[in-house]
Amino acid sequence: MVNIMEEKNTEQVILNAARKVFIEKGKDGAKMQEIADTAGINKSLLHYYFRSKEKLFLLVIKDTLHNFFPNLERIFCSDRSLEEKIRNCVNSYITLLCENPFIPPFIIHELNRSPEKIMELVQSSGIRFDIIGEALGKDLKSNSINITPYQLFANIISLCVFPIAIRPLMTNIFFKGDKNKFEEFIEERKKGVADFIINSIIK
Amino acid sequence: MVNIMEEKNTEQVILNAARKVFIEKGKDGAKMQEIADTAGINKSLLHYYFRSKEKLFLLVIKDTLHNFFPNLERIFCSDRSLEEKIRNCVNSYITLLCENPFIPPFIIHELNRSPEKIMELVQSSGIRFDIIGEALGKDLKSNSINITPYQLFANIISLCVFPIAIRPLMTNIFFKGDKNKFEEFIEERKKGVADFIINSIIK
DNA sequence: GTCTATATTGTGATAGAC
DNA sequence: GTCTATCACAATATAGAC
Repeated sequence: MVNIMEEKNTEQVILNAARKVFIEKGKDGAKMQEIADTAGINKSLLHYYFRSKEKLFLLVIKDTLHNFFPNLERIFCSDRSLEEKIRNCVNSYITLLCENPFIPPFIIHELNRSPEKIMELVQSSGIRFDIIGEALGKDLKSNSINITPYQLFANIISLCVFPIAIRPLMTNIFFKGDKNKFEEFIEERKKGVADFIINSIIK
Repeated sequence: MVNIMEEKNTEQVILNAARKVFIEKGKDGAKMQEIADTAGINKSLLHYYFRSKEKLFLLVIKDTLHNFFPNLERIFCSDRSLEEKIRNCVNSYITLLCENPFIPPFIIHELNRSPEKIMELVQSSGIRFDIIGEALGKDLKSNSINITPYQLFANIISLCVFPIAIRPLMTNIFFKGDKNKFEEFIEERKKGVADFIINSIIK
């Protein structure tokens, strides 16, 4: 009598609750009790389904990493112009981050807390950063732009991610806590950051 | 018989140990036992001197925030040219961060974990971000540069801080774990980021 | 001031009834 | 599969000897 389309299956409910709690509080700050409460079930069911906190955390962060380094490779290895690639990347990345503003601080924290473990998971996600670097390098050469692909890539990602990572600070010091103003500010950046980068490298 | 120049006074030894452990592991990940071990003293001495983990943490993060938003106000409110201000800021900020690479992820994490608490401490540190914004705004107007001071300030800080905040990721994906290569990369940025910004806003 | 011992509560995990 | 009850141990904090 199991419905394959069943959306409320316990396993998925737990995973969603775990994702929410882990991402907001970090691995150390997250408590199994709170995950159970969020999922609306009993604490021991967590262990029934996922055995341990560690295993549950691994599933959550693996899934997060897979969704977080999205189509970067696809974008930068396409046959569009460098300017189009940059505009496309900035716009889609900032949009993705707006919908998941807790993910950058979460990844940054866990990455620095357990670099080896996280980097292993990043590797296993199959993203080929070296290929992105190569593609960018060709674009820069053929446009006679004098910056290394690493520096440019770091700049693009920094400009997209960092303001979201320090969202509470920006919201407070720039906009006195007005969240709408902050959202406008980020909305502006979807075009503004791309302009900023293009202006800099294309004289 | 108390020597006022005494450097090994227990209170300071504990604070240094606490700073190290809190910054590396975060508030939730830090354990009083580890702080005691790092300080080379007994666990109960922590409570004798600082009463609770919470109080110890507050001292550490307050001190960190005070050192971390350094001379930003001084730099941007000086009477130098906009270009000089930017070069000065980028260079001194990246240098400071290189010496304390764990601080950005630490602040980012705690800021998102307890935004109200951290923002209260930021306020109490007396940094006047609005004054920086005003000064930047004047510079931009008098140079006819078409970007808001908020966007520019966000860009400057993002480019300086973010690569340090994801240091393990950058070290691995760009330089296959070679830390010296990463340090060269950051060293390059002290000039490169300033060039990148200047190029973008000064046609 | 510094230590040992201990209290107290929190937290991950298991056993067993239903 | 889901629950209640419980264990085992970790972690913050205190009491009291020296």
